[in-house]
Amino acid sequence: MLFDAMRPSSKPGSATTARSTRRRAAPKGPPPPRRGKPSAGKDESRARVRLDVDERRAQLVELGLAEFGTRTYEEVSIDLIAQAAGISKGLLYHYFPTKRAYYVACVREAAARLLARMDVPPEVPPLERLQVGLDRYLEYVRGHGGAFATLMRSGAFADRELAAVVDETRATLLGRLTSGMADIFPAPGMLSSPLLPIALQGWVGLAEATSIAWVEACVASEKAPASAPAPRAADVRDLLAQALIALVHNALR
Amino acid sequence: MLFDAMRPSSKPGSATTARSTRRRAAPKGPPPPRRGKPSAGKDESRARVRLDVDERRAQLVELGLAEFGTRTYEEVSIDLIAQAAGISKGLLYHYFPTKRAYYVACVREAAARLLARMDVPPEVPPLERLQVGLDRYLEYVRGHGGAFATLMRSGAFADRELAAVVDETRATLLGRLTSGMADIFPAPGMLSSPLLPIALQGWVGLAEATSIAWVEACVASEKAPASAPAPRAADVRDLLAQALIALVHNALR
DNA sequence: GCGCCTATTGAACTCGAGTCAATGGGGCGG
DNA sequence: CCGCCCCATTGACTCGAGTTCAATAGGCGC
Repeated sequence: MLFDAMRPSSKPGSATTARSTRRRAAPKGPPPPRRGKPSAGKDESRARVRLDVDERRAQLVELGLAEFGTRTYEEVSIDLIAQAAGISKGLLYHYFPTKRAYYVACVREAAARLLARMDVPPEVPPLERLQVGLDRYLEYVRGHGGAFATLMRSGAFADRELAAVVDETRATLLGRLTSGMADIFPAPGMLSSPLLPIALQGWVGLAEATSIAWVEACVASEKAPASAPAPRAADVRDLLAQALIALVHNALR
Repeated sequence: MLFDAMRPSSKPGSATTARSTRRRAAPKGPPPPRRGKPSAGKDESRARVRLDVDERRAQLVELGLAEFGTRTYEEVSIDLIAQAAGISKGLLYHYFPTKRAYYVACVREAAARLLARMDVPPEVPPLERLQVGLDRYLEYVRGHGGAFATLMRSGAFADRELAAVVDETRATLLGRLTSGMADIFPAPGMLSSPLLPIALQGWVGLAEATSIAWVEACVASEKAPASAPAPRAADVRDLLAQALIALVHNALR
């Protein structure tokens, strides 16, 4: 509702309110001539631009990243996207079967970028890998601020596919951070306690909540330098790394 | 879409497809006679039942708790709610200005119940209070299964008010669990490190993710007893309690 | 028993998601 | 170089869920 003001502003001249009752035109009926001036008038009239499929898709996903990062899922309307992209609403449905599918594609892209940034070369030893990975993670969250929170949480449980994408991202992320760690643990029960996977999933929740709180603190201390100073990224990273070690340690008896 | 089948099934007789173009009837126009048999026919015709405001509100919130706990926010339609409650759609708007407001009211109620259950008497010493509180928490999450996850996460960032309710609930919950704990810590910097609040907020995320993963494990092991057995609630509780202690310890240098 | 207050109703309205037949830009075979 | 076909693109349309509102009726006070 707050964003209604920035909607396409419904051209006052055209018949927006006139609602005709007739059904869809007959399939073979004579083509009705296009209404008024086809390309005259406003500067916003854009010639039909034909793009390659991948190009167009990439453009739309990029736009979606920006829009969904700023507003909520429901606040972003298809019309808004189409207008911002300079295309018709129908074309969006040529690339994505549904609004949710479009959203899922955007989340997928965001997740892929996050994971790409966290790709630490395999020769790095486990503990350092964890630290470097966490640094990259915090860097990303810091840089993308609210977009991260919105993308990963807003409507995360709205459908199965979305939940699957988020879960998979979390699992991959965890794998990146902990690969090779099995060696450095005392391994009494060969890392097979029923508590372990639960503790690990829990730790991901810790990482997300902590990083979001940290970014909020950063923003707050920028706005009001008098308030509590935001902790340094390295401290947050150490907190998370130590918590992971402790959590695994406790989960294995 | 999966739930379309259980919608009010649009009485086939009435003119659902006829779409009139005329505007709303004139304010003082002669009252058109009510359409066909006012109370005859089907057994489902229910006399107008007049309830007290608080009663009706409570009934609707109770129903909302059940519906929103089962399906997603968008999957729950106002028509569905109205039909299930045996009232007209319009009446819902007499009690809640909007669907979101209705949802917020339901989340508020769920949060209140959770917090009520976690109310441990003040004479209980801090550490035991933490343990008992966590037990109650896990009990609640276990008992309300998906409802908890859905209510606390689905569309949690959809609007400011919802986020505020969730944040406030988390803060209160944390307060319940940690009240009196300031005494038992070495308190070098008087508990005032900029990391502390962030670590605490993070821990709440840990608690939520861990408990959700635990419930999932419980459900999975019920369905397939051959798979990994779910850990006991006490173990999860200890894991969370120890994590909280360790997190606070680390945050204070 | 009358009248008012208000819970309750249902139909109309809004507006955004999703559909579809028609269009036309441009690459390619002739 | 021309015309033909493919497919990206369009815009009007349908459909359905949320929201509004004037009218109705239950029951309590007087």
